[in-house]
Amino acid sequence: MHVVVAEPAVSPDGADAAAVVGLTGDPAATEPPRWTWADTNLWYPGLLAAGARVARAHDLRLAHRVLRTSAWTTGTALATRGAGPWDALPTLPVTGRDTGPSDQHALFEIGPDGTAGADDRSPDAPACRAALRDQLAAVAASTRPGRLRLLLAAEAAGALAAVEMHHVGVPWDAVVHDAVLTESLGARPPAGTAPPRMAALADDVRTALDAPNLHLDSMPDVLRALRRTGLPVTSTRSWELREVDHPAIDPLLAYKKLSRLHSANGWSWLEQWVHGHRFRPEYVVSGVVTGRWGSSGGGALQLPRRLRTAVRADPGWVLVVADAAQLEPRVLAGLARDERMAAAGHGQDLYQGMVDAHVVDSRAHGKVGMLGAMYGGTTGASAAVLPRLAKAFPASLALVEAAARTGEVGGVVTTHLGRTSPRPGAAWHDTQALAQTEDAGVDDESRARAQTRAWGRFTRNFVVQGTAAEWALCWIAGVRRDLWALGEQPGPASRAPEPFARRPHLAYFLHDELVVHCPAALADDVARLVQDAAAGAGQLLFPGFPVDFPLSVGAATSYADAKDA
DNA sequence: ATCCTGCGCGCG
DNA sequence: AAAGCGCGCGCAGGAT
Repeated sequence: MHVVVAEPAVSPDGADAAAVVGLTGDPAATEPPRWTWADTNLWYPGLLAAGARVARAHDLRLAHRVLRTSAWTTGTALATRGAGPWDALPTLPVTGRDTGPSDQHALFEIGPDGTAGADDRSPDAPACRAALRDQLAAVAASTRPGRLRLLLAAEAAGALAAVEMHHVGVPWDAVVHDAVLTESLGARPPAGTAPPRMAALADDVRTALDAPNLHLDSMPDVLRALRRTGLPVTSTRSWELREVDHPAIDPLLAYKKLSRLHSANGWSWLEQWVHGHRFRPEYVVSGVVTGRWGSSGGGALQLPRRLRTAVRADPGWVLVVADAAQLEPRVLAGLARDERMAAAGHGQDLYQGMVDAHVVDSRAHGKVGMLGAMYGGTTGASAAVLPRLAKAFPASLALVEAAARTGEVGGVVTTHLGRTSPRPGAAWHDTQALAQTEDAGVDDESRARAQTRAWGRFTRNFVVQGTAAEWALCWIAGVRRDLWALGEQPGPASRAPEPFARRPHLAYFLHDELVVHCPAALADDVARLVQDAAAGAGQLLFPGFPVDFPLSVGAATSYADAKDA
């Protein structure tokens, strides 16, 4: 197999070495090289397949997206010129959806003319060099070069980790998964027919509604049947149905639950997505506006909790599961430099800390209040607690309020490391303009008002969710670096492909939660490492500011058990 | 036959 | 106890 690394990747040993080293801010040659390439998803899978692990990278596509829109690069050449090829780059899948692991190598075969036969959508080496120069210049000329450098390094580290996690996959026990399905749904039915449990529940619903031919999967039909029975429902949402007292409701809710499991993560999911003891989802780095990761294929970020028991370590190995505790309010404390909020979370559960500080009466109130503050809740228990939170934590509350006000007038907000929110689209402005005209009706005005508030809730949440995503990127980067440094381990190899078969490795990531797959003997070391990396991420984002980022960490052979350990 | 949209629900 | 942020996916049913 031929692996092309020099074109169009820009080697740090080549002509742009100074520029690349400049990105790190450390000219000392003791650090590993930072590979610069158009797209990690284009180049890294082939390198990994050849057994080569890359320590650090600069992803031009991801960096471009950040720098084009950041409020801190306004006025730089990169930000002011018209849209170009870097704006048009598609989000490249790591692999073709239906291709086996070997087919991805095709991207890296050298073509008959001696050039990479891959993908002519990818910019060539001169274009990459030019783009790198532009990006470094934009960072240098920006309002906060240090923070942007950190963000770009974190994005690229995330991109490397994401490709590696796709490469190794989530360890999956299909037998356990099948047992969960059989226990809930009954024996696996022939394709195209309903599982026994679902069929029985459907009959119960039809009987209770006196609708012998009702098709349970048709929401309009079900809604009509419910209303015909005199039930005051406007939709078939579970939370609305739960308010209703009628013999049809319990079996209907149970049916919907099972139907969801069957269609989203049933036997066909298992057959489509699990091969060789692995579920190999694709992570889409920065796939969400806020900077969170998205995923594609198999719904990797929506695995139902009840299926976590099917996530099983290989023989002799364990899963170390780490979960950042109250990540978003802690991030908000850092963002707002809110020492009182940080103190409430010092060395303990942050919501309990609020109780101890006599800010709220119960942990539940603290939690629902903070969620309301960060999401823009205006009703219920959440709104009731807000005044007390505003009094106790004025800095934090003022920050999210300011973000909301900015969004309400169509402005942009920026995360701690420099990711800036999108502007509302033309339709938003049209609706606002319409409400200002002479003949605007009450409907137009209320629509505009609702839309105004909605965009305010979006920007309010953007700063918190986006900065939390930045913390998570830094955390992942640290864990990834330190896991690799542990080196190859004695004892049984895992089923993970090289170069990770004998090395502790990241196996799964979910916004504020990480799963590491490692030899059983290493569980304690890894747990400590993951915790140290969390503290390190906190200091990278908020140097010198005393906000803690504690984790709940557990180790077990199954994901489900590790969470409770 | 194929594409698109809204709904509902899984996750954080 | 509730409906405020961000997603992906499968399905049904309408649009093409």
